[in-house]
Amino acid sequence: MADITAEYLTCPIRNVISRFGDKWSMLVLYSLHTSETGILRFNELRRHMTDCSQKMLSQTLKNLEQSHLVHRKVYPEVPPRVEYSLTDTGKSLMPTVMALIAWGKEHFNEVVTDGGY
Amino acid sequence: MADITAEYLTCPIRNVISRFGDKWSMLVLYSLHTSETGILRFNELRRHMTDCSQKMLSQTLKNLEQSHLVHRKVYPEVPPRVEYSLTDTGKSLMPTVMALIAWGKEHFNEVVTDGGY
DNA sequence: TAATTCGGTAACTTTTGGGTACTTTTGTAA
DNA sequence: TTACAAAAGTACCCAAAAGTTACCGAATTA
Repeated sequence: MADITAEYLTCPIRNVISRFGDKWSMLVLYSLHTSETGILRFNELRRHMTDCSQKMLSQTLKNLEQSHLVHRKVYPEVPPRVEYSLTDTGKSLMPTVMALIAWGKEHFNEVVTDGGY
Repeated sequence: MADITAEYLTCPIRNVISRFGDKWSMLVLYSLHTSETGILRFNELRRHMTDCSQKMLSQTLKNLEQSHLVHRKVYPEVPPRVEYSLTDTGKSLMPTVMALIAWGKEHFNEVVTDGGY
């Protein structure tokens, strides 16, 4: 996730990939996008993605925050409360992400058939 | 890339991600899509993606072939000749991929600023 | 008196990614 | 005749990333 090659600094594809092309980022974006209020707390996200460990979720959120796609709001309470939501940049990405998901649904069979697993 | 969880078998996001959410797949798809004939040989692809090693390119192409996004045509010659092109499924994905790239170009600055690297 | 909640982190193991060198067969150049 | 180049990869090894498990600290809940 840390590429310093000249290619990476100027290529939009490489840039996009390095920001949310990992295993969990899109699921976070999707969860926030489709939630009622657009806001989810850490453990709410966990319940949306039960196969993602705490560590990976926290790492993913940190990346998304650094990429300015997700906003992190901390309430200094006990027990702690942290609310995650999409930034405007994050929101601007969602139509494309939803298109990608729609493609995935439509072409699920063509792509799954005998390939992996 | 080999996920057997129930989530992965039914979730289109996870499915999409596992097919071409890696570092090089989208660059291959893009290269094929934007090439004049829609056909590229192995070493032509290499020259399009100079920061991708032979091994990773060959691995990426194998994945894309198994996912039925890329077609591989071998000519039994010496030296060997192998031509890669998009399948119909692969072609159907390109509008979305190009939209993603367009987003990347437009929001490059917002996303790069101080985040990664 | 536990147990649970919440949002993580530290330490550790496993899996994946990535680089370098090498292969094979033929044609070409020295 | 020897040597090299081309093509499309593979084998081997190490580094990096992903993933697992245990744990934290204060406050409510049972």
